[in-house]
Amino acid sequence: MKVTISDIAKAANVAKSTVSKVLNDSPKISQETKQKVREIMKQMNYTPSSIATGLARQSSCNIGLLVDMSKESEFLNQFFYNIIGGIESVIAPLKYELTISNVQHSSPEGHFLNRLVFSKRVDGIIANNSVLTEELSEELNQLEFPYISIGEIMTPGSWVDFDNEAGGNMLTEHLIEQGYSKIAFIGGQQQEKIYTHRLGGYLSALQQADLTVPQQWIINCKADEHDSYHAALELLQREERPDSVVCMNSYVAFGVLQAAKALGIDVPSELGIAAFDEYPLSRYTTPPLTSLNIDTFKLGVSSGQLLMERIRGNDAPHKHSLLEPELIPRESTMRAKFSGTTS
Amino acid sequence: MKVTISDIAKAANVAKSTVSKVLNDSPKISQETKQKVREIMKQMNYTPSSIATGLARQSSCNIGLLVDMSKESEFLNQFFYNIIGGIESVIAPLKYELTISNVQHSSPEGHFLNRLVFSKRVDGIIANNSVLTEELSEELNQLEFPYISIGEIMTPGSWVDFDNEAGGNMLTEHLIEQGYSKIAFIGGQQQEKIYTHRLGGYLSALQQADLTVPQQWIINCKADEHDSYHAALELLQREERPDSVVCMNSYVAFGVLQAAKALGIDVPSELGIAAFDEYPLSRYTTPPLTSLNIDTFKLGVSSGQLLMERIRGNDAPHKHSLLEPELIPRESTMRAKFSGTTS
DNA sequence: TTGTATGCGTTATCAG
DNA sequence: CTGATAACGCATACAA
Repeated sequence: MKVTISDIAKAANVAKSTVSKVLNDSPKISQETKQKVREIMKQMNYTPSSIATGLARQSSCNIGLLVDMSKESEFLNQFFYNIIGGIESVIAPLKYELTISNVQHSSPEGHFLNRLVFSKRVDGIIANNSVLTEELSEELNQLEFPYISIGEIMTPGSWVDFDNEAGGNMLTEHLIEQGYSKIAFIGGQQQEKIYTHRLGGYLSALQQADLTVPQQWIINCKADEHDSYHAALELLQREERPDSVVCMNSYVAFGVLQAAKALGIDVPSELGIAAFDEYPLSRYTTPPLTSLNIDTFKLGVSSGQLLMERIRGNDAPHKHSLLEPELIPRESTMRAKFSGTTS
Repeated sequence: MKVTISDIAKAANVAKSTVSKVLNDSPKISQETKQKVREIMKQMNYTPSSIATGLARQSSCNIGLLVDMSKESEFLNQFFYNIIGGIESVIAPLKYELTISNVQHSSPEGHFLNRLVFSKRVDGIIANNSVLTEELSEELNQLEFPYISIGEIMTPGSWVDFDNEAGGNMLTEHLIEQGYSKIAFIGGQQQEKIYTHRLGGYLSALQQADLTVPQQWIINCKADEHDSYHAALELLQREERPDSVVCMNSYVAFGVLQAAKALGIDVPSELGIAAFDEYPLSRYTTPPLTSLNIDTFKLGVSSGQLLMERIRGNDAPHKHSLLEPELIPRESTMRAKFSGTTS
């Protein structure tokens, strides 16, 4: 049933070591024996055992993707598939496989450090920054174990992320180009780094255009349709109200849209709406939303590449990779076409 | 740096085999030596090498999830994360890990049979029916290699799936209960098994309610918002038009909704809309859609359980598992509340 | 109850 | 160029 290297050696009338060398295409084996051995391997339908190879080589040819499935991460939930695809596309040609591991089983010995790292199941790790705590990344640093964080981390280490600041800039600049000038920002919590970056981009775009907005137009709230609906309802009834808004994500935009509808405010002529995160609603609202698309496949690719670099040469310095988002203009900010009533 | 079983043996002043037995909690080791050895393992921070264990035990404690990332499967794209979570929740306690593998690299030796099965990287496989062709499942059957298909397959083998027929039934029955009787069905292609099942449920519900509908009310088209929009536009302008429609998914429903809006047909009073597939739009349309939710986490759980059964006892007969969907009633079919103008 | 010897399927280090 | 032989880290039959 199962054919090993010894079987091949016997059948080919050579030593196991010779077969091994043929397997690895060693330059010091004659072409004819290579031919002969390969012939027999094909005939006998031989495939080397990855486990035995791993033991001998002291490498699993396996990389681990860590996730915390208990956390219901909207981001991972949406883009997991793409990220995996990206990682896979770079590691597969290098003969590596991808192991997904859930971190939530934090029983003492169920910890991923045991399950994957110490047990040598994987040669490197990719994880998003919510699971890669400062503590963990420092431990991995000490072990000199290769890892990449998806999302910026503050400890010294390699990571990949989207350029949220550039994104905030793009969205805001786009609004300005469309003739909006009284631009609000809705959604997100101040502690979240992603919020800080996005807001930072918004602010710098305003500054560059010499625009100032009241502090009260920057509204922190849970970035879902419910809270943003109420926030927008309040904002849009103030004495001085914005003529446009940058939204933390498409759910927020959805809430703002509902609020505008409830107040009889027309989008985009009276209110422009631009949002981070194309997914999942932007195309399907009325009107469709101008939003920022991110290429999550590329995110996987980058993290895979960086990780493989670290696995190959351990001495490489830590690297970061910032990916540019892409603006998708849609009706919700197309003021030009509907600006008959513009002040 | 790396501590092996020999180091522990030396430090504890026992034989390697004793340490091994402690590791596996063998009943024929005295409590005191167990204590002592464990103590030392903890002190020296020892974790057994999964590769060495695998080689000795002839098992990888690893299961493979096969996907074809080239196919842009809407289903997997949406639910990959949940399915993985489900699988993980059953295999992790059994000390198994999950390896994701992309099938599209169909270079001769990059085939997953080599990469995973023959190379003994995994002890079993889960794959959806689009990658598990008849040919492949038959080959796996011959090899007696454990596998589970996500989605029904016709070759003898184990699979898990949602009960699409029951789903069609539930949606249709719900419409009937709401007082609708002229029920159309939009979206899907006749060759797709999933369509056949969903339509079958719809038809049987009609039959049970002694309702008949014109053959032309069953409309095949690509199940997206564009094609279904045009299909609905045409359907709703016919001499005799339906008072409700069952949609293949939420995109189709979105298209139908647009068409109704364009024609000034009120939903739900003049047209009821019920749809398969909660995700991703159902909650966010106006009005929100009555739809069918599926628990994809459970799908993962089921497939994991079935696979582990097969890995444990190879002689187990093939099993199938049909999961029930859940109806989520929303405004799009709430005729009762809006039925002032009902005929 | 514990220790010894051998095997799991490769790779790698030497001789030849 | 090719062939013994010793790792790799753990499990297991058998002996003590």
